[in-house]
Amino acid sequence: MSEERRRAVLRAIVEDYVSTHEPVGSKALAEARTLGVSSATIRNDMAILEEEGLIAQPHTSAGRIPTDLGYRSFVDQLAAAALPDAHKRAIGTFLSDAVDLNDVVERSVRLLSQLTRQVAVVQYPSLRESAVRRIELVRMGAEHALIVVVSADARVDQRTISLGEATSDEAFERTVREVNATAEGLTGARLEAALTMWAAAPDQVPWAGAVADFVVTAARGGTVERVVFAGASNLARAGSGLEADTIAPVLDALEEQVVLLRLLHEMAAEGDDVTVRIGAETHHEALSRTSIVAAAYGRDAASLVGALGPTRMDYPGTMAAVRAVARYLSKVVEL
Amino acid sequence: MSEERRRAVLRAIVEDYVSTHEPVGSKALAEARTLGVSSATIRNDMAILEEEGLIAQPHTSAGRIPTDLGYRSFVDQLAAAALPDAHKRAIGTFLSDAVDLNDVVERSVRLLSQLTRQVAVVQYPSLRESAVRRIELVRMGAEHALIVVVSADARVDQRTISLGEATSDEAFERTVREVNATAEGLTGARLEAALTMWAAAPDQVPWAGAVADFVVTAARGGTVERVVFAGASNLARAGSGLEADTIAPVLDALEEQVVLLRLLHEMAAEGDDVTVRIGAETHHEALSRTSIVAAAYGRDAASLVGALGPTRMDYPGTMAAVRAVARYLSKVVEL
DNA sequence: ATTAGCACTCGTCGAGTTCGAGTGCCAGGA
DNA sequence: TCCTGGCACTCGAACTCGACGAGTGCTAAT
Repeated sequence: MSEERRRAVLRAIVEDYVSTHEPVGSKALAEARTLGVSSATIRNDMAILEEEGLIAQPHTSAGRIPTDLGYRSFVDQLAAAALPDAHKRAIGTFLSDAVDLNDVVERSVRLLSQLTRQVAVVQYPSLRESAVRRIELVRMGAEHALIVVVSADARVDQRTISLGEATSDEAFERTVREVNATAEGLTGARLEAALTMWAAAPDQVPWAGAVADFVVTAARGGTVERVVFAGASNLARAGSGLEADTIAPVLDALEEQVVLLRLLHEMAAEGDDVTVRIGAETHHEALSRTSIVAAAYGRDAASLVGALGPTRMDYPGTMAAVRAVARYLSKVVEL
Repeated sequence: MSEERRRAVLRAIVEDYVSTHEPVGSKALAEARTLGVSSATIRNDMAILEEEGLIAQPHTSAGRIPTDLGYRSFVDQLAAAALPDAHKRAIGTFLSDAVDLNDVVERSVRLLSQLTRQVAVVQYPSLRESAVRRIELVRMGAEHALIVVVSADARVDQRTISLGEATSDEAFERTVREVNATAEGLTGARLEAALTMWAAAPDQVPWAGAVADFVVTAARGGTVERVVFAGASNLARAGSGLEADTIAPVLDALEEQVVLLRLLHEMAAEGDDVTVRIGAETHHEALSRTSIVAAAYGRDAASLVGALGPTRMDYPGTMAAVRAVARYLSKVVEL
């Protein structure tokens, strides 16, 4: 009883099923001649694999398909696959003319969705503390102002604040000068202390506190986490293997951000090169028919790129593409 | 032969079909008692409507469904419907705590997709020329820099430029001071002239031209046009009436931006309060099974909000929601 | 101009049937 | 002990068939 061969049978089943999308029977496998044993032997192995919960049959007289556990076992045994040269070149060229951070993320997610033919997701790089370089305030109407914070690490955060009451132009200009003088070049606790003191000064404008707050959070690493995705059509494309009513919840989850972010965080915590969640392992009803392949990138590997598709997907290829894009992204983001 | 009644028949067919998603027959219509005539009469009217190309039957022994032309005729006769109070309140509250332009757009598109249960699209407000308020340059690594332009109308544009060759810190700082002194407060042709002269000065850094170019385009009204969408899952949800293989191309079109932008521009040109494109009227294969309802908003009504769904959609309701959101958006954006 | 009536069409639904892929198990062979 | 060929069996897919009925167009009567 060759444990070895049984793994091979599982691998063959997964590969066959992924490419044909049809339950695979013992006969077909035997005729493929890659295993060198008869269909009867394969049947015996299949029976054991089924007992182990790695494969299942949709109905009695059909072939077998891998279960989530089967995919898991398959993936765990996988050696890192090489990325086709054409894809390597594509990655190399795609970002040569990216124009800012948005652009990099946008291009990455598009590229990855094309390489994998899945839905690609890219989490915006979560940035570290950084010194304040310049604060700009722009009046909008009588009661609002836009505050723009440019950080030393080339990030730009902005938000509107309400002025509360009329502020004279002179007071406004003075505030801008003062807050810049106070905050420029500072980081973290020292920045916070300086700004708090400044905002508490006796003859200060009433909205100084709001300004100080925002500057501090901006310097602390930006506002909110975001995930962008592309290639949603790959979910719906013929042969994705997802039924129409399965894909609506997936789209919802993608748009909802929260769900996806939590999942990505969990995956980041595992710390492997490339992590894979298969079907129910996502712990989300909506995603229970899909798998997600993700890799960390950036400073401290704090952000994630990933590809999401039906559990029946080309794991080796997807993993290679995700890994490669993550590497290139790291290069770009870290400079 | 009452032309009047025939219109009523068409209206009844559209309304019935929209709510039931099933071909509607003469008998059902007669029994609804809103027309006050017998099924035979309705049959005669139907025959004429069919000749006119407004309705069709999927197969001989089935009821009728409206054609694109039928919907068009229906929509053209439509009086502006009122928006449910609950929806009005939703719109009123949703934007009270929007935090910047991104946030406004994001919230709008989410809201509209919920109100209409369709895919909502919002084009970023295309902004007008505006004076330069402040230019910030931030070094990134040895060879790149980020340039940030804050405009007087509270817009922030940014992009990385390549420095080409090593630039000393002093030269860098000097450049920042100079370009700010040159550009601040200027607009349009004068801005361009001043910057061109500045960039052409004898001992200028080699990348001054790139900076000047970007500042000019930023002041001219921003960089690229963008459309965001939300509610893609509504396309896939059961009962959307779109087959699985119809929705993939639609998703592609949504992500591709270009197609959508061109369509929205065309619609903006028509200048009505709310414009509707039905099925093939979109002139795009991918969208030939969908309709789009759009309204302009913002200064000069230069940008568009819209909702996109199956041709068989609730036109009156969708039009009311789109109109309302466009109005509120105008208020917010114009302040 | 409208209506009631009637003959006709044709798609849907369920039952019954065949077909074959795929299985499990057993007995014989290396 | 492990593999293989063979065989009986299961069960879903695909097809046929007929009844049913929703819906139509036409005609004659009002």
